[in-house]
Amino acid sequence: MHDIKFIRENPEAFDAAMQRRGKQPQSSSLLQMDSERREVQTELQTLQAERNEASKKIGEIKKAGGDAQEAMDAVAALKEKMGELEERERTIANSLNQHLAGLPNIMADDVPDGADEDENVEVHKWGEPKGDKTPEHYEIGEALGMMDAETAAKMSGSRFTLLSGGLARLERALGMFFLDMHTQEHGYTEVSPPLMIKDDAMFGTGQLPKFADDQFRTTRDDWLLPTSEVPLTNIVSGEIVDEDYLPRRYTAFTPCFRQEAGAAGKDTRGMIRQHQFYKVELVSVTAPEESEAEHERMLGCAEAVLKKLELPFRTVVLCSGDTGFGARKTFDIEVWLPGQGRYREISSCSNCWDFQARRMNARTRPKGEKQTRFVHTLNGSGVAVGRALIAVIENYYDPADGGIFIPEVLKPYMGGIEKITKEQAQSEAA
RNA sequence: GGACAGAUGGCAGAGUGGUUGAAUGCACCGGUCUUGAAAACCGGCAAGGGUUUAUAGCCCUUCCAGGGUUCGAAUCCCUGUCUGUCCGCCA
Repeated sequence: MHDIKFIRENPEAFDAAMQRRGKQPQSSSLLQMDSERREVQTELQTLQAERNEASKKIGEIKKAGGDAQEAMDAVAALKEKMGELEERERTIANSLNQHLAGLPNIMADDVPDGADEDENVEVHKWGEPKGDKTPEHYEIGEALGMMDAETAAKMSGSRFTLLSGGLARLERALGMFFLDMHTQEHGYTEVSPPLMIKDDAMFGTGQLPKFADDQFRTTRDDWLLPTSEVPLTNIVSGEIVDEDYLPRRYTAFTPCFRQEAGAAGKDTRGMIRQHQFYKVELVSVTAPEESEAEHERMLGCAEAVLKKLELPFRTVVLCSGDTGFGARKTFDIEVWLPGQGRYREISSCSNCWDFQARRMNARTRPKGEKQTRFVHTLNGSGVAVGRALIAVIENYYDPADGGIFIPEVLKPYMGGIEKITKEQAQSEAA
Protein backbone atom coordinates (compact mmCIF):
# COMPACT_ATOMS: atom_id res chain seq x y z
CA MET A 1 0.00 0.00 0.00
CA HIS A 2 1.33 3.38 -0.92
CA ASP A 3 1.42 6.52 1.17
CA ILE A 4 -0.60 9.19 -0.61
CA LYS A 5 1.49 11.82 1.12
CA PHE A 6 4.61 10.42 -0.47
CA ILE A 7 2.93 10.55 -3.88
CA ARG A 8 1.81 14.11 -3.26
CA GLU A 9 5.35 15.16 -2.47
CA ASN A 10 7.14 13.01 -5.05
CA PRO A 11 4.82 12.55 -8.01
CA GLU A 12 7.60 12.22 -10.61
CA ALA A 13 9.52 9.70 -8.53
CA PHE A 14 6.36 7.70 -8.04
CA ASP A 15 5.53 7.67 -11.73
CA ALA A 16 9.08 6.63 -12.53
CA ALA A 17 8.79 3.79 -10.01
CA MET A 18 5.51 2.60 -11.54
CA GLN A 19 6.98 2.85 -15.00
CA ARG A 20 9.66 0.36 -13.98
CA ARG A 21 6.74 -1.93 -13.20
CA GLY A 22 5.40 -1.41 -16.70
CA LYS A 23 2.60 0.83 -15.49
CA GLN A 24 1.31 4.06 -16.94
CA PRO A 25 1.97 7.18 -14.86
CA GLN A 26 -0.45 7.09 -11.92
CA SER A 27 0.22 10.19 -9.91
CA SER A 28 -1.93 12.71 -11.75
CA SER A 29 -5.11 10.67 -11.50
CA LEU A 30 -4.34 9.66 -7.91
CA LEU A 31 -3.59 13.23 -6.92
CA GLN A 32 -6.71 14.47 -8.60
CA MET A 33 -8.76 12.07 -6.52
CA ASP A 34 -6.77 13.10 -3.49
CA SER A 35 -7.36 16.82 -3.95
CA GLU A 36 -11.01 16.28 -4.76
CA ARG A 37 -11.35 14.27 -1.59
CA ARG A 38 -9.73 16.97 0.46
CA GLU A 39 -11.90 19.62 -1.10
CA VAL A 40 -15.06 17.74 -0.22
CA GLN A 41 -13.67 16.98 3.18
CA THR A 42 -12.96 20.62 3.95
CA GLU A 43 -16.43 21.62 2.86
CA LEU A 44 -17.97 18.87 4.95
CA GLN A 45 -15.91 19.78 7.97
CA THR A 46 -17.08 23.37 7.84
CA LEU A 47 -20.68 22.19 8.01
CA GLN A 48 -19.86 19.74 10.78
CA ALA A 49 -18.30 22.54 12.79
CA GLU A 50 -21.46 24.60 12.32
CA ARG A 51 -23.63 21.74 13.41
CA ASN A 52 -21.51 21.03 16.47
CA GLU A 53 -21.62 24.66 17.49
CA ALA A 54 -25.40 24.84 17.09
CA SER A 55 -25.98 21.59 18.93
CA LYS A 56 -23.97 22.81 21.83
CA LYS A 57 -26.14 25.90 22.01
CA ILE A 58 -29.31 23.86 21.89
CA GLY A 59 -28.05 21.90 24.84
CA GLU A 60 -27.45 25.11 26.76
CA ILE A 61 -30.83 26.60 25.88
CA LYS A 62 -32.62 23.43 26.92
CA LYS A 63 -30.70 23.20 30.12
CA ALA A 64 -31.79 26.76 30.90
CA GLY A 65 -35.37 25.76 30.13
CA GLY A 66 -35.72 27.86 26.97
CA ASP A 67 -37.27 27.12 23.58
CA ALA A 68 -34.68 25.85 21.13
CA GLN A 69 -36.96 25.21 18.20
CA GLU A 70 -35.45 27.86 15.95
CA ALA A 71 -31.91 26.60 16.46
CA MET A 72 -33.06 23.03 15.85
CA ASP A 73 -34.63 23.96 12.55
CA ALA A 74 -31.40 25.65 11.49
CA VAL A 75 -29.39 22.49 12.11
CA ALA A 76 -31.91 20.34 10.31
CA ALA A 77 -31.29 22.43 7.20
CA LEU A 78 -27.60 21.51 7.27
CA LYS A 79 -28.26 17.82 7.30
CA GLU A 80 -29.26 17.24 3.73
CA LYS A 81 -26.16 18.94 2.38
CA MET A 82 -23.99 17.03 4.83
CA GLY A 83 -25.36 13.69 3.78
CA GLU A 84 -24.55 14.47 0.18
CA LEU A 85 -20.99 15.46 0.99
CA GLU A 86 -20.46 12.42 3.18
CA GLU A 87 -21.56 10.18 0.38
CA ARG A 88 -19.24 11.87 -2.08
CA GLU A 89 -16.31 11.74 0.27
CA ARG A 90 -16.82 8.04 0.87
CA THR A 91 -17.03 7.29 -2.82
CA ILE A 92 -13.88 9.19 -3.67
CA ALA A 93 -11.93 7.76 -0.74
CA ASN A 94 -12.94 4.21 -1.64
CA SER A 95 -11.92 4.69 -5.20
CA LEU A 96 -8.60 6.20 -4.19
CA ASN A 97 -7.88 3.37 -1.77
CA GLN A 98 -8.78 0.75 -4.32
CA HIS A 99 -6.36 2.25 -6.78
CA LEU A 100 -3.61 2.49 -4.20
CA ALA A 101 -4.14 -1.09 -3.01
CA GLY A 102 -3.81 -2.39 -6.55
CA LEU A 103 -0.43 -0.81 -7.26
CA PRO A 104 2.78 -2.79 -6.77
CA ASN A 105 5.60 -1.84 -4.43
CA ILE A 106 8.29 0.62 -5.43
CA MET A 107 11.48 -1.25 -6.26
CA ALA A 108 14.88 -0.52 -4.80
CA ASP A 109 17.29 1.51 -6.90
CA ASP A 110 19.70 -1.41 -7.21
CA VAL A 111 17.10 -3.71 -8.77
CA PRO A 112 18.31 -4.19 -12.35
CA ASP A 113 16.03 -3.21 -15.21
CA GLY A 114 14.77 -6.07 -17.30
CA ALA A 115 11.71 -7.56 -18.92
CA ASP A 116 11.57 -11.07 -17.51
CA GLU A 117 13.49 -13.81 -15.76
CA ASP A 118 16.10 -13.95 -18.51
CA GLU A 119 17.42 -10.61 -17.35
CA ASN A 120 17.87 -11.49 -13.69
CA VAL A 121 21.42 -10.91 -12.53
CA GLU A 122 23.52 -13.58 -10.88
CA VAL A 123 25.04 -12.54 -7.57
CA HIS A 124 26.34 -15.80 -6.06
CA LYS A 125 27.21 -19.21 -7.37
CA TRP A 126 28.03 -22.18 -5.21
CA GLY A 127 29.04 -25.75 -5.99
CA GLU A 128 29.85 -27.46 -9.25
CA PRO A 129 26.99 -28.93 -11.26
CA LYS A 130 27.75 -32.50 -12.21
CA GLY A 131 28.05 -32.85 -15.95
CA ASP A 132 26.09 -36.08 -16.20
CA LYS A 133 22.48 -35.75 -17.18
CA THR A 134 20.17 -37.85 -15.05
CA PRO A 135 16.59 -38.89 -15.61
CA GLU A 136 14.08 -36.35 -14.37
CA HIS A 137 12.95 -36.69 -10.78
CA TYR A 138 9.59 -38.19 -11.70
CA GLU A 139 11.23 -40.83 -13.83
CA ILE A 140 13.49 -41.75 -10.96
CA GLY A 141 10.65 -41.65 -8.45
CA GLU A 142 8.31 -43.68 -10.58
CA ALA A 143 10.98 -46.26 -11.27
CA LEU A 144 11.49 -46.60 -7.54
CA GLY A 145 7.74 -47.05 -7.12
CA MET A 146 7.61 -44.22 -4.59
CA MET A 147 6.22 -41.34 -6.64
CA ASP A 148 2.78 -41.82 -8.12
CA ALA A 149 0.93 -39.13 -10.04
CA GLU A 150 -1.71 -41.51 -11.39
CA THR A 151 -2.96 -42.61 -8.02
CA ALA A 152 -2.96 -39.01 -6.85
CA ALA A 153 -4.94 -37.99 -9.96
CA LYS A 154 -7.49 -40.70 -9.22
CA MET A 155 -8.45 -39.04 -5.96
CA SER A 156 -7.39 -35.42 -6.47
CA GLY A 157 -6.90 -34.64 -10.15
CA SER A 158 -3.88 -33.18 -11.86
CA ARG A 159 -0.99 -31.37 -10.16
CA PHE A 160 -0.95 -33.69 -7.16
CA THR A 161 1.52 -36.41 -6.30
CA LEU A 162 1.42 -39.30 -3.92
CA LEU A 163 4.75 -40.14 -2.33
CA SER A 164 5.43 -43.33 -0.44
CA GLY A 165 8.17 -45.18 1.36
CA GLY A 166 11.60 -43.64 1.23
CA LEU A 167 10.54 -40.58 -0.75
CA ALA A 168 7.70 -39.76 1.63
CA ARG A 169 10.16 -39.96 4.46
CA LEU A 170 12.76 -37.96 2.55
CA GLU A 171 10.27 -35.14 2.15
CA ARG A 172 9.58 -35.15 5.87
CA ALA A 173 13.31 -35.35 6.63
CA LEU A 174 13.99 -32.26 4.53
CA GLY A 175 11.32 -30.30 6.35
CA MET A 176 12.66 -31.29 9.74
CA PHE A 177 16.23 -30.55 8.74
CA PHE A 178 15.38 -27.06 7.48
CA LEU A 179 13.36 -26.26 10.57
CA ASP A 180 16.11 -27.44 12.89
CA MET A 181 18.72 -25.38 11.06
CA HIS A 182 16.68 -22.22 11.21
CA THR A 183 15.56 -22.57 14.81
CA GLN A 184 18.79 -23.90 16.28
CA GLU A 185 21.41 -22.12 14.21
CA HIS A 186 19.73 -19.09 12.68
CA GLY A 187 17.66 -17.81 15.57
CA TYR A 188 14.17 -18.18 14.09
CA THR A 189 11.18 -19.02 16.26
CA GLU A 190 9.24 -22.05 15.10
CA VAL A 191 5.55 -21.43 14.48
CA SER A 192 2.76 -23.80 13.63
CA PRO A 193 0.20 -21.44 12.10
CA PRO A 194 -3.39 -21.85 10.92
CA LEU A 195 -3.63 -22.94 7.30
CA MET A 196 -6.95 -21.23 6.66
CA ILE A 197 -6.72 -17.48 6.35
CA LYS A 198 -9.18 -14.59 6.41
CA ASP A 199 -9.53 -11.86 3.78
CA ASP A 200 -7.88 -9.18 5.88
CA ALA A 201 -4.72 -11.19 6.40
CA MET A 202 -4.50 -12.01 2.70
CA PHE A 203 -4.91 -8.34 1.93
CA GLY A 204 -2.18 -7.49 4.43
CA THR A 205 0.50 -9.50 2.67
CA GLY A 206 -0.76 -8.47 -0.77
CA GLN A 207 -2.39 -11.64 -2.15
CA LEU A 208 -5.66 -9.74 -2.22
CA PRO A 209 -7.30 -8.03 -3.94
CA LYS A 210 -5.31 -8.69 -7.12
CA PHE A 211 -4.37 -12.35 -6.90
CA ALA A 212 -7.53 -14.06 -5.73
CA ASP A 213 -7.41 -16.33 -8.79
CA ASP A 214 -4.19 -17.91 -7.58
CA GLN A 215 -5.77 -19.02 -4.32
CA PHE A 216 -8.07 -21.75 -3.06
CA ARG A 217 -11.14 -20.75 -1.10
CA THR A 218 -13.03 -22.80 1.45
CA THR A 219 -16.79 -23.14 1.84
CA ARG A 220 -16.70 -20.65 4.69
CA ASP A 221 -14.82 -18.14 2.57
CA ASP A 222 -11.45 -18.61 4.18
CA TRP A 223 -8.41 -18.95 1.94
CA LEU A 224 -6.00 -21.86 2.00
CA LEU A 225 -2.62 -20.36 2.60
CA PRO A 226 -0.49 -20.06 -0.57
CA THR A 227 2.59 -19.69 1.65
CA SER A 228 3.12 -19.41 5.39
CA GLU A 229 4.45 -15.92 4.69
CA VAL A 230 0.81 -14.94 5.14
CA PRO A 231 0.21 -16.15 8.70
CA LEU A 232 3.79 -15.48 9.84
CA THR A 233 3.79 -11.88 8.66
CA ASN A 234 0.30 -11.25 9.97
CA ILE A 235 1.47 -12.10 13.47
CA VAL A 236 2.31 -8.40 13.82
CA SER A 237 -0.71 -7.01 11.98
CA GLY A 238 -2.42 -4.26 13.92
CA GLU A 239 0.29 -4.37 16.57
CA ILE A 240 2.65 -1.76 17.87
CA VAL A 241 5.78 -3.74 18.47
CA ASP A 242 8.30 -2.54 21.01
CA GLU A 243 11.44 -1.75 19.06
CA ASP A 244 13.51 -3.63 21.63
CA TYR A 245 11.88 -6.84 20.42
CA LEU A 246 12.93 -6.33 16.82
CA PRO A 247 13.95 -8.04 14.73
CA ARG A 248 11.45 -10.84 15.09
CA ARG A 249 12.22 -13.97 13.13
CA TYR A 250 9.65 -16.68 12.48
CA THR A 251 9.80 -19.95 10.61
CA ALA A 252 7.18 -22.56 9.80
CA PHE A 253 6.93 -25.86 7.94
CA THR A 254 3.54 -25.96 6.24
CA PRO A 255 1.76 -27.14 3.15
CA CYS A 256 1.08 -24.41 0.61
CA PHE A 257 -1.87 -24.37 -1.77
CA ARG A 258 -1.91 -22.68 -5.16
CA GLN A 259 -4.21 -22.73 -8.13
CA GLU A 260 -1.38 -22.22 -10.60
CA ALA A 261 -4.06 -20.67 -12.76
CA GLY A 262 -1.67 -18.85 -15.07
CA ALA A 263 0.64 -21.82 -15.51
CA ALA A 264 -1.42 -24.00 -17.83
CA GLY A 265 0.86 -26.36 -19.69
CA LYS A 266 3.95 -25.43 -17.65
CA ASP A 267 5.78 -28.11 -15.70
CA THR A 268 2.89 -30.48 -16.03
CA ARG A 269 4.91 -33.58 -15.26
CA GLY A 270 6.37 -34.25 -11.88
CA MET A 271 6.47 -32.22 -8.72
CA ILE A 272 7.87 -28.90 -9.91
CA ARG A 273 4.51 -27.15 -9.93
CA GLN A 274 1.76 -28.60 -7.77
CA HIS A 275 -1.47 -27.43 -6.23
CA GLN A 276 -0.07 -28.51 -2.87
CA PHE A 277 3.53 -28.56 -1.67
CA TYR A 278 5.49 -28.23 1.54
CA LYS A 279 7.66 -25.26 2.25
CA VAL A 280 9.71 -24.01 5.16
CA GLU A 281 9.27 -20.26 5.27
CA LEU A 282 11.31 -17.53 6.92
CA VAL A 283 9.77 -14.23 7.95
CA SER A 284 11.51 -11.28 9.60
CA VAL A 285 9.99 -8.16 11.04
CA THR A 286 12.53 -5.39 11.51
CA ALA A 287 12.99 -1.73 12.28
CA PRO A 288 13.12 0.27 9.03
CA GLU A 289 16.85 0.84 9.01
CA GLU A 290 17.58 -2.85 9.63
CA SER A 291 15.75 -4.46 6.74
CA GLU A 292 18.46 -4.37 4.09
CA ALA A 293 20.97 -6.10 6.32
CA GLU A 294 18.27 -8.55 7.38
CA HIS A 295 17.57 -9.32 3.74
CA GLU A 296 21.17 -10.39 3.16
CA ARG A 297 21.12 -12.36 6.38
CA MET A 298 17.93 -14.16 5.40
CA LEU A 299 19.37 -15.04 2.01
CA GLY A 300 22.40 -16.46 3.79
CA CYS A 301 20.16 -18.63 5.98
CA ALA A 302 18.41 -20.06 2.94
CA GLU A 303 21.67 -20.65 1.07
CA ALA A 304 23.12 -22.34 4.15
CA VAL A 305 20.70 -25.25 4.01
CA LEU A 306 21.56 -25.91 0.37
CA LYS A 307 25.26 -25.84 1.18
CA LYS A 308 24.69 -28.37 3.96
CA LEU A 309 22.88 -30.55 1.46
CA GLU A 310 25.74 -29.97 -0.98
CA LEU A 311 23.36 -28.98 -3.72
CA PRO A 312 24.88 -26.66 -6.34
CA PHE A 313 22.97 -23.41 -6.68
CA ARG A 314 23.18 -19.90 -7.97
CA THR A 315 21.56 -16.80 -6.56
CA VAL A 316 20.09 -14.08 -8.72
CA VAL A 317 18.64 -10.69 -7.97
CA LEU A 318 15.36 -10.42 -9.83
CA CYS A 319 15.14 -7.76 -12.49
CA SER A 320 12.34 -5.21 -12.52
CA GLY A 321 10.11 -7.29 -14.79
CA ASP A 322 10.32 -10.38 -12.57
CA THR A 323 10.01 -8.79 -9.12
CA GLY A 324 6.75 -9.63 -7.38
CA PHE A 325 3.92 -7.28 -6.47
CA GLY A 326 4.78 -6.68 -2.82
CA ALA A 327 8.56 -6.78 -3.04
CA ARG A 328 11.01 -3.93 -3.07
CA LYS A 329 13.81 -6.29 -3.95
CA THR A 330 13.98 -10.06 -4.36
CA PHE A 331 16.72 -12.67 -4.48
CA ASP A 332 15.93 -16.04 -5.97
CA ILE A 333 18.03 -19.07 -5.23
CA GLU A 334 18.10 -21.55 -8.08
CA VAL A 335 19.21 -25.10 -7.46
CA TRP A 336 20.89 -27.25 -10.05
CA LEU A 337 18.65 -29.96 -11.48
CA PRO A 338 20.72 -32.44 -13.52
CA GLY A 339 17.55 -34.02 -14.88
CA GLN A 340 16.66 -30.76 -16.63
CA GLY A 341 20.24 -29.64 -17.01
CA ARG A 342 19.48 -26.23 -15.57
CA TYR A 343 18.97 -24.17 -12.48
CA ARG A 344 15.43 -23.93 -11.10
CA GLU A 345 14.02 -21.65 -8.44
CA ILE A 346 14.00 -23.19 -4.97
CA SER A 347 13.78 -20.07 -2.83
CA SER A 348 12.68 -16.49 -3.14
CA CYS A 349 13.73 -13.94 -0.52
CA SER A 350 12.02 -10.56 -0.60
CA ASN A 351 12.30 -7.36 1.30
CA CYS A 352 8.84 -5.81 1.29
CA TRP A 353 9.94 -2.66 3.07
CA ASP A 354 6.88 -1.00 4.66
CA PHE A 355 4.53 -2.10 1.88
CA GLN A 356 2.88 -4.95 3.78
CA ALA A 357 3.20 -3.19 7.13
CA ARG A 358 1.12 -0.30 5.83
CA ARG A 359 -1.56 -2.68 4.57
CA MET A 360 -1.75 -4.51 7.89
CA ASN A 361 -1.01 -1.53 10.11
CA ALA A 362 2.02 -3.10 11.76
CA ARG A 363 4.01 -0.49 13.61
CA THR A 364 6.84 -0.05 16.04
CA ARG A 365 7.58 2.59 18.58
CA PRO A 366 11.15 3.49 19.47
CA LYS A 367 11.64 3.50 23.21
CA GLY A 368 10.65 6.79 24.81
CA GLU A 369 9.18 8.24 21.63
CA LYS A 370 5.58 9.11 20.90
CA GLN A 371 5.57 8.68 17.18
CA THR A 372 5.10 5.20 15.75
CA ARG A 373 6.43 4.08 12.41
CA PHE A 374 5.78 1.15 10.15
CA VAL A 375 7.95 -1.92 10.51
CA HIS A 376 9.64 -3.55 7.56
CA THR A 377 8.74 -7.12 6.66
CA LEU A 378 10.75 -9.73 4.79
CA ASN A 379 9.97 -13.23 3.70
CA GLY A 380 11.91 -16.01 2.11
CA SER A 381 11.67 -19.69 1.43
CA GLY A 382 14.11 -21.59 3.53
CA VAL A 383 13.58 -23.52 1.28
CA ALA A 384 10.78 -25.07 -0.77
CA VAL A 385 10.63 -28.66 0.44
CA GLY A 386 9.02 -30.12 -2.68
CA ARG A 387 11.69 -28.70 -4.92
CA ALA A 388 14.45 -29.61 -2.50
CA LEU A 389 13.17 -33.17 -2.74
CA ILE A 390 13.47 -33.02 -6.52
CA ALA A 391 16.99 -31.62 -6.24
CA VAL A 392 18.10 -34.37 -3.87
CA ILE A 393 16.57 -37.06 -6.06
CA GLU A 394 18.38 -35.86 -9.15
CA ASN A 395 21.67 -34.77 -7.59
CA TYR A 396 22.03 -37.90 -5.45
CA TYR A 397 20.84 -40.30 -8.12
CA ASP A 398 22.87 -43.49 -8.55
CA PRO A 399 22.70 -44.53 -12.21
CA ALA A 400 24.08 -47.94 -11.26
CA ASP A 401 20.87 -49.10 -9.63
CA GLY A 402 18.42 -46.19 -9.91
CA GLY A 403 18.63 -45.47 -6.17
CA ILE A 404 19.13 -42.24 -4.29
CA PHE A 405 21.98 -41.66 -1.85
CA ILE A 406 21.03 -39.91 1.36
CA PRO A 407 22.84 -36.59 1.91
CA GLU A 408 25.03 -36.75 4.99
CA VAL A 409 23.05 -34.21 6.99
CA LEU A 410 19.76 -36.03 6.36
CA LYS A 411 20.90 -39.42 7.61
CA PRO A 412 19.84 -38.76 11.20
CA TYR A 413 16.38 -37.94 9.87
CA MET A 414 16.25 -41.07 7.71
CA GLY A 415 16.85 -43.65 10.38
CA GLY A 416 20.51 -43.82 9.44
CA ILE A 417 20.05 -45.44 6.02
CA GLU A 418 22.58 -44.70 3.28
CA LYS A 419 20.38 -44.97 0.27
CA ILE A 420 16.84 -45.26 -1.00
CA THR A 421 16.55 -48.27 -3.31
CA LYS A 422 13.92 -50.18 -5.15
CA GLU A 423 14.57 -53.32 -3.12
CA GLN A 424 13.78 -51.31 -0.08
CA ALA A 425 10.44 -50.29 -1.51
CA GLN A 426 9.59 -53.84 -2.33
CA SER A 427 10.60 -55.16 1.07
CA GLU A 428 8.56 -52.44 2.72
CA ALA A 429 5.59 -53.38 0.58
CA ALA A 430 5.99 -57.05 1.41
C1' G B 1 -24.30 -26.38 16.08
C1' G B 2 -27.26 -24.05 20.75
C1' A B 3 -27.34 -20.28 24.89
C1' C B 4 -25.33 -16.12 27.11
C1' A B 5 -21.67 -12.17 27.78
C1' G B 6 -18.39 -8.78 25.81
C1' A B 7 -15.37 -5.40 22.16
C1' U B 8 -13.31 1.98 25.14
C1' G B 9 -6.36 5.27 24.75
C1' G B 10 0.46 1.30 24.84
C1' C B 11 -2.01 -2.06 28.75
C1' A B 12 -5.85 -2.65 32.55
C1' G B 13 -10.47 -0.45 33.34
C1' A B 14 -14.75 3.51 34.50
C1' G B 15 -18.35 5.70 31.78
C1' U B 16 -26.35 4.46 29.47
C1' G B 17 -28.17 10.79 25.26
C1' G B 18 -25.53 17.34 25.92
C1' U B 19 -18.49 21.42 27.33
C1' U B 20 -16.53 13.16 27.88
C1' G B 21 -11.55 12.71 23.44
C1' A B 22 -13.14 10.09 27.50
C1' A B 23 -12.38 9.04 35.21
C1' U B 24 -8.75 5.98 37.64
C1' G B 25 -4.48 2.73 37.82
C1' C B 26 -0.09 0.86 35.30
C1' A B 27 3.52 1.94 31.63
C1' C B 28 6.07 6.06 29.39
C1' C B 29 8.30 11.32 29.34
C1' G B 30 9.86 15.93 32.13
C1' G B 31 10.79 17.96 36.99
C1' U B 32 11.53 18.23 42.62
C1' C B 33 14.15 15.39 46.24
C1' U B 34 18.97 12.21 46.25
C1' U B 35 26.23 11.45 45.83
C1' G B 36 23.48 8.11 42.28
C1' A B 37 19.25 5.12 41.94
C1' A B 38 14.61 3.60 44.06
C1' A B 39 10.48 5.49 46.72
C1' A B 40 7.55 9.82 47.37
C1' C B 41 5.65 14.26 45.30
C1' C B 42 4.48 17.82 40.99
C1' G B 43 3.47 18.14 35.78
C1' G B 44 2.84 15.95 30.91
C1' C B 45 1.18 11.92 27.81
C1' A B 46 -4.20 8.83 22.00
C1' A B 47 -4.34 8.49 16.78
C1' G B 48 -5.61 10.01 11.85
C1' G B 49 -6.92 14.03 8.77
C1' G B 50 -7.99 19.25 6.90
C1' U B 51 -6.09 24.30 6.91
C1' U B 52 -1.08 26.33 7.37
C1' U B 53 5.78 28.28 6.04
C1' A B 54 4.81 25.76 10.82
C1' U B 55 6.20 19.52 14.93
C1' A B 56 2.05 27.17 16.50
C1' G B 57 -3.14 27.93 16.31
C1' C B 58 -8.01 26.68 14.50
C1' C B 59 -11.19 22.83 12.75
C1' C B 60 -12.92 17.68 11.62
C1' U B 61 -13.02 12.45 12.47
C1' U B 62 -12.16 8.20 15.51
C1' C B 63 -14.69 4.51 22.01
C1' C B 64 -14.77 -3.21 16.74
C1' A B 65 -17.13 -2.29 11.51
C1' G B 66 -21.39 -0.65 8.65
C1' G B 67 -26.27 1.37 8.76
C1' G B 68 -30.30 3.91 11.68
C1' U B 69 -32.85 7.19 15.55
C1' U B 70 -31.72 12.40 17.35
C1' C B 71 -30.69 19.34 17.03
C1' G B 72 -26.82 16.24 19.60
C1' A B 73 -24.55 9.12 20.32
C1' A B 74 -18.94 5.77 23.54
C1' U B 75 -23.99 5.78 25.55
C1' C B 76 -30.42 3.97 22.19
C1' C B 77 -31.91 0.53 17.70
C1' C B 78 -30.51 -2.89 13.47
C1' U B 79 -26.82 -5.82 10.73
C1' G B 80 -22.03 -7.87 10.51
C1' U B 81 -17.16 -9.33 12.43
C1' C B 82 -14.27 -10.93 16.31
C1' U B 83 -13.39 -12.62 21.44
C1' G B 84 -14.86 -15.09 25.95
C1' U B 85 -17.98 -18.52 28.99
C1' C B 86 -21.34 -22.67 29.33
C1' C B 87 -23.76 -26.79 26.65
C1' G B 88 -23.60 -30.28 22.44
C1' C B 89 -20.42 -32.82 18.92
C1' C B 90 -15.50 -34.25 18.12
C1' A B 91 -9.27 -35.45 16.55
